[in-house]
Parts: sequence; structure tokens; C-alpha cells
Amino acid sequence: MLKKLYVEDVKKLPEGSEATLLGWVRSKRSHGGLLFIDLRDSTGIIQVTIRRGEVPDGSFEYVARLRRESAIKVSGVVKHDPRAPDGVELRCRSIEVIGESLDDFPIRKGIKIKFLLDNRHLHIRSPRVTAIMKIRAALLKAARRWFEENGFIEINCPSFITAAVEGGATLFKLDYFGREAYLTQSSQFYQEAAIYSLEKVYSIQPSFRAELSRTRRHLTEFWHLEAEIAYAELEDLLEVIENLFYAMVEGVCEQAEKELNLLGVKLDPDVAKPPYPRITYAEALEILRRKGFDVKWGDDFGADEERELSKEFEKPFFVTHWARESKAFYHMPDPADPRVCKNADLLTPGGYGEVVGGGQRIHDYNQLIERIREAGLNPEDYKWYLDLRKYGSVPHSGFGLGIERMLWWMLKLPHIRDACLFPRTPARVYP
RNA sequence: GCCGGCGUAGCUCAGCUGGUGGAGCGCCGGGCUGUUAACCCGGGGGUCGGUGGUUCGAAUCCACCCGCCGGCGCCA
Repeated sequence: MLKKLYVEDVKKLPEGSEATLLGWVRSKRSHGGLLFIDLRDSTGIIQVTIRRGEVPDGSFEYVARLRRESAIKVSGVVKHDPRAPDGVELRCRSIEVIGESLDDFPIRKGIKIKFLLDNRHLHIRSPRVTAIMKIRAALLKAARRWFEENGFIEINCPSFITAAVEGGATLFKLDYFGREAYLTQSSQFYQEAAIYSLEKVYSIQPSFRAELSRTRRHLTEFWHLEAEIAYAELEDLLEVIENLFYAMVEGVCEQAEKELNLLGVKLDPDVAKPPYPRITYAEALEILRRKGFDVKWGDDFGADEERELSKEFEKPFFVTHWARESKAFYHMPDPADPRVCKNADLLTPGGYGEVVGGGQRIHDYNQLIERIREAGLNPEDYKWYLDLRKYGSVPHSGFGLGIERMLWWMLKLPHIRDACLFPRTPARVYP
């Protein structure tokens, strides 16, 4: 490796240590014979001071002309000095240019969102985006760890599919060697197939939605964490969801404390500590009606309704037993009340809304056919999915969680696209 | 898809009762040995989103189109 030390490491070295750092020139302040460089790498920023006469002939003048984001290699001595940011700086002895910026770096303070998105490939170098991506990684790591500890097997499902999960018009259609195919919007059906051998499965992969939804909580491509569990009923599922959710929040708090501080986010894991409040759809309707909303049985909640509802809670909360007409055909009708299904959404407090959706699936062959017909769909289109109910079908439940939605809530991000490296929205497929 | 907003220098914007396009920042040149995305002096930089129309004359008025932003519906 060309690089052995990182900014984070150098900041911890004792006074007088010699160190060599490779990084990028985040900014530069010139004072004639004295030059300050803020050197950036994946772990942070350190000030480098360069004095004329203390570096080899000619290199001072050369470095003084370097543009922002030039890549450099600096060797020097660690100096603890209260005048430096964080009280530490690197006094330069020699400096080498690795990759010079050929042009003025276009990203700086005060730039508006359109330009930042057009230049996302450069913007992602910012400490803020860097911190969010580290938190995202910590979140996924915590999820995998929880699944691992609880006996789940990670599976990978196809992105090219032929049938919709819910038969909507929200699929991206594509040409598959002359045949019509689509990009997946959920791995649920494949997971349901997998439980007959692996029993408890999960997957983390992109889902695609061709919805022209211009909101701060929609992407056309998002990372979908999904799980499916054999022999699990709704109650079992809710426990899985809240335990996993808590483990993910806890994991971020433990592993990304520095990044949370950098973002100015105060995240208390106790806000996600189970058990979560549970209300039924019928109860949610009551609350909304009390607040003056005109909501009828069977209506799904709009953004305003969801926001108002979420103000009633401090913790994430479940809304269970939705009206069967408002949800997809595969949800299990509740034998105790056939007007509703044994399903649940997990909503986050503070108006951030739905992050998880799931429930118990219909496992009876004839009942599923009946529900497919009721939904105005053709059972022929769901042949292999129906097959799963023909051979040793068992009760099972599953859910899907939007990774970016969870980050959006957890970090109080202004927009869900802030939770991904290269967000995809109806208006953006570049860079 | 619906409603609203915006598009002028590299960036952020002013200019909009029609009369030869401006500022701040950045950039370039010069100065400065303790700055905190420093400071001081000087300089270059434009198909005013596009097309058409009204007019002696359009960044400015009108029509259409394109692009993006914000919100709604839909959802994770």
C-alpha cells in the first residue's frame, strides 16, 4: 500500500512524531511565506502548515499554486498547537503532488441543490456525505449481525422479473432479448419460495418503482431490506421487526458516534427500544377523525394523515389490521374479523412516516386464488407463486424495510436522496 | 399525473413600468510567516434555458417547448 497512515491516526500521534499522509487539498490559505492546507482523507481533516525555507527549493511555490482537491503526499512532524483546528497539525517537511486538479473544483459553500445533484460525483467528497455513507454502512452491518445472530440466512434474489408483486403499473418495463420483462419492486415472492428450504431468510438489495412521485421520501431505486419467516404469524413478525429495528439503531449509535456528531444528530437508542406501541387501523381512523380528518373505512392514509398520526407517538409504532381493500391480495385476512388483514406498517414519529410494511401471507391455495380474483388479477399470472401453496404450504410472514427511509428518519435528513450516494429519482438518472 | 416556483458570468443572485448586461464569491496576477472555506490591491469572464411572436428596439411583454426544484397523489 502506498498509504499507511490516515488523518485519524496522525491526530493521535504524540508531539514530534514523523508522519506521511496521502490525501486531498480541501482548502488552502496563503500568507506569503506561510501556507495552510486542510488535508482531507476518508477519516477526517487535518491542517498542514508549510513554511518557505522548510521545504525543498521550488516545492513551496509549486504547492502555493495547487488547486483545491489536488491529491498530495505530505511528510512532516506532528505538532500540537491550540491555533490549529482540533489542536493538532502537521508541519510539512516535504510535499509531493500525486494528482493535480486540472481545473477549479466546482463544489464549495453556498451552492444550491440542483448544482450539487448535477455534480453529485464530486459532492460526495464532502464530510457530510462521507459521514452519512459511513452511518449507512453501520446500519447495514448491524442488520446483518442481527439476522446472523437470530438464525436467518441471507439470500439474493433476481432483479429481472416477469410478474409484478402487486400487479401495478409501477414497474420499469424493459426489453429482455425481445421479451417483456421488468425490474423488481420487491423480492417478497422469491423469499416466500426460499422459506421452504431455508425457513428464515432475508435479503438486502435494490427495488425499483416507476412512480412519478416527487416527494422527499421517494426514490425510483431504493435499497430494500426484506425478510420472510416460515411458521411465523403476525405477532411473531412484529417482534422480529421491533427487535431488528432496535438493533439497527443501536448499531449505528455504537459504531458511528463520530459521524453522528459531525452531522449534529442526537440519536438516543432508547427512542427505538421495544416494545413499540400498536394500534389497529380502526383505532388509527378514530384518532384521525378526532383530529378532524374525513377518512373512510378502506382509505389509505395520505401524507397529512400520516404526519398527524405520527405526532401522537414518541417511538416508532405499528398500525396493524388494515382494511383488506387497502392492501395487496397476498395479505392474510384475519379470521377474527374478515374486514381486515393480519398485516402491519411501522411508522416513525415526527412525521417521517412509513418505514416498514409487512404481514402474514395467505398460505391456503384456494384462498389465495380467490383473493387474486377479488383484486381483479389473473391467477394465471401468478402460477409459480400459487405453486408454493400446493406443496406443503405453511403459515409464514414477512416484511420489507426501506433503508433510505430509515436513514431519513434516523438522521432527520431533509430529503431521502441524502441517504444515498447516487440517488435515483424521476428527474435524475445522472450522474 | 396534478398544483406551485425557478432558469441571467464557474457559483449565489440583482436587473423585469422595453432603450448598448451588473454585484458578491470563486478564478487569474500581485502582496502578506498563524490562518480557520483568511485578508489587501488589480484583472479577465455572458448564445440572459430554447423556439417563435409583438416592437424602431426584448434578459424585460406574449405563446409554446425543455430542464430542474418544492408540494400532493402513490408507496418502503
